[in-house]
Amino acid sequence: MIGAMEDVRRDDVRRDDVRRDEAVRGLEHEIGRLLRRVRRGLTDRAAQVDPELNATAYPLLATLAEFGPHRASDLADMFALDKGAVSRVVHQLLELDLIERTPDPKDGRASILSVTSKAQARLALMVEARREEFGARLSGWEPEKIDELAQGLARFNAVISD
Amino acid sequence: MIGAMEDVRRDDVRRDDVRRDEAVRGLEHEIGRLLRRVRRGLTDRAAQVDPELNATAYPLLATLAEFGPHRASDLADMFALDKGAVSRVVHQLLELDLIERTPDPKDGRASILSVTSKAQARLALMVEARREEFGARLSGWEPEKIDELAQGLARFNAVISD
DNA sequence: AGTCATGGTTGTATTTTGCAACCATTTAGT
DNA sequence: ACTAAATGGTTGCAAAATACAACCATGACT
Repeated sequence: MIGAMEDVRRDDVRRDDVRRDEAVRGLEHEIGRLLRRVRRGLTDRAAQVDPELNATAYPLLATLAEFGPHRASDLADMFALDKGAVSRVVHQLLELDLIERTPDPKDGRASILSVTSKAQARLALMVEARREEFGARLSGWEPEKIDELAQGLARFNAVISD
Repeated sequence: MIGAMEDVRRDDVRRDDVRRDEAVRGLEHEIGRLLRRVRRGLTDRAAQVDPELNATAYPLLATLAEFGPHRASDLADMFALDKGAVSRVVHQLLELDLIERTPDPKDGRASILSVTSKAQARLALMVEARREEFGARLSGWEPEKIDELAQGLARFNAVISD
């Protein structure tokens, strides 16, 4: 009797697993769409901030803007990029006056990279342009629904991140 | 009187807009995290399918696997990639026996690209490995919640696409 | 002090990309 | 039906991005 009950419970768990797998498949599907879409828009947004910016430099800059000052090696880690490549991109961004570098007081080897006010202004303009572009489309969405989606993604991010 | 009432209503709309802006900012924050994370894992997954696969060829292959056969120019559009670049990647994938090409019956110029059974098997193995990796972490999530997130993303994708 | 790890720069070879020219085929205009 | 323009695809070429390794300076650990 008890054995049969355990079988039923195990079947329930299995069925739940299958449904979860399907749900995850659907989620990955949407993430893929999002990824492709963002990838398409990346070059445009980068150009909007500065015509000289390429598809690698822009995400680095955006990361510094969003998460605050970081070291070059942090960026290399975040993007799984060669530190040599990061070094060159950093020099480009310095040349464009989009980031600035200050010595790390805690570590004589390192420098802290932060966005300049120029970059902040450019990014703000870009965000504003995007907001106007999407404003009409998003107007049908209640802020609560958007929050809900953001929170769901946050949970998902937490789950999949080490 | 009526003028005052309209002012109040307009104020409500403005306040809603501000809240929506904040919500969108939060959403973009999470999307950024997600994309960075996915980007980091991309190379690994590509290598899991085939060691020769680079970070560009894999998304193309995955797209063919998910959305079915497409023409090279479709892929170029989807990824905003130069058609020359796509052409070369396609040849690599053909060489690796991961995709196959058949003439388009509707258009003498075009070819239809589709994944081979070999690629399907490799992709299935990769998905399985990922599922095992995330299985434990996702086990705390009810399938309904995952579906909810996927549907939210789907709506968002629909909103921001063309 | 001595060894090793880490942050960063630079040289070099390889890969990837974008642009343009080109061919074959299809579509549009008249 | 005939020409002109557009589209799918390949290839050559030059510019760019990247990985890899060597290297220097600093810091951490023993």
